[in-house]
Amino acid sequence: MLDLRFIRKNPEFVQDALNRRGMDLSIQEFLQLDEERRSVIQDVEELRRQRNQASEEVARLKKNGEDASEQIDQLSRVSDRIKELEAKKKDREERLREIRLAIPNIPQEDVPTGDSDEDNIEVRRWGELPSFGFEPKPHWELGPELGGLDFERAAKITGSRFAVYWSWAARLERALINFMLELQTQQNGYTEILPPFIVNSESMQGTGQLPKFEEDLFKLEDWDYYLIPTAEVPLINLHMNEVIPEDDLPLAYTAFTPCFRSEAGSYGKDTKGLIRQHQFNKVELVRFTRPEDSKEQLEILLGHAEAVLRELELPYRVVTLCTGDLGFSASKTYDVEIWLPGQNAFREISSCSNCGDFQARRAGIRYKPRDAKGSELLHTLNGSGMAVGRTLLAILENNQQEDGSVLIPKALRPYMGGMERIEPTTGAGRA
RNA sequence: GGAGAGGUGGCCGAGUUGGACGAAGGCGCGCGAUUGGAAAUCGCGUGUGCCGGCAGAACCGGCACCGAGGGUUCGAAUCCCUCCCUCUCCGCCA
Repeated sequence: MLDLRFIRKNPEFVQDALNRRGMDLSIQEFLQLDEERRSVIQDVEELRRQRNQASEEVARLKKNGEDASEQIDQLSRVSDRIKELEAKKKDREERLREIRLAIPNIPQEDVPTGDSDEDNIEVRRWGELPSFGFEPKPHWELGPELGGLDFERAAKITGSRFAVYWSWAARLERALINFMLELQTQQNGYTEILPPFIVNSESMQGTGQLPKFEEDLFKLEDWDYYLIPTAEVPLINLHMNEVIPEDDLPLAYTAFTPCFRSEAGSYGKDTKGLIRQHQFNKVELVRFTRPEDSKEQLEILLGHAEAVLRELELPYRVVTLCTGDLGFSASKTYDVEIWLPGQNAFREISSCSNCGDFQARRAGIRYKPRDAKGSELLHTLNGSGMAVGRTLLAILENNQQEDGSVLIPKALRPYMGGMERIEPTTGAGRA
């Protein structure tokens, strides 16, 4: 959510930012409603001032046992008028709020203008792309062949876009989760959180999923509850309507959670394998910072995300999202893209965003500057560190051997009971 | 799920026969006085949002806010309704 006064004073700037994002939303209506709202407020408050004054008069008359029926009669009419104007004011405010909740964040100046992911800018690459003396397989072949990933039975017990993990795969997923959490908590200073996986609509609005993206969410029937699409939602809303002392900043939280997404509108995309699931695991990173620190903090956050892939020795690249590819709440986003030999392409595995004060304003998250009175909105950042399923699939594809086995990254072996390699026999025992 | 109690300012806590300003009092916090310094004591101050004055800040004026929303009334923290949350007891349950 943007600052009301900011929009009012910089309408061209806001309109331009919306256009850069490729939105055809016009803020004309917004400005009109804002004007009307302020005009009504002035009228209503003037009437209220009169009423307050006259009410005191009535009170005094009654106290002295005098007759006040004339004044009461008059006041009755004033009150009716106030009610009318209140209704108008409420209407304008609601419409204004609706619009404001639907306006995305303003991209930072250094975000490249563009229409789609093709206009994203590559920042850097890390690691060497593996070369194979054979045709590398995609994970949706490797996984089932090694007896670890089972998409058919998942489709039976639930439906499409779900997976059953057997034996080594289940253990590998769990190992990755532990590895990531240990890295972020022990080396990068994050506090581990285990939040609810179900949140209410207020939280969803706080981080920006609602009201615009309801169709992407799973909602519990007859409840104002939703399955979280990312741990960012519960983590950011931990501090909803709170004021945090400056000395406590930056706050850094990490959490492992499953994530649930309806993937509405992505029919036919990534139908094979683990890439796009309705339920997937993710270790999330979130930071609350002072406004003046958030740009630097985004680089730090990105570094923490990258550390995961470096430790696992998986090749990746970092791209800056262009305005057209930027998420609703973000002012700037880096995507980390992992190399997938099975698809001969880089695919997103982490997204690290600076949301500025956009979420803080929606969720009412402020900080108290050390040497100032009052409080100010702080800045929020979030990033994946990492999407676990995609990391697992990247290991399968990058570390596959000609004999059909897969090498387990060294950093992960302690979490796998010392296991060094996944072989077809590793998963033996299941049908 | 059943029965009961309660939600007031940073905190504690008055107010519950509707009418005296954000609302007694205490604590905390800030400034000042006192002191060689400190404690104690005394004095003053101490919320947020919105609208207007202003380019903006400070400041000034106004309006709103006593869990949320609605209602009754000339007027509600105080009365009525709905919802949310907390606590206690019972039941059920991993």
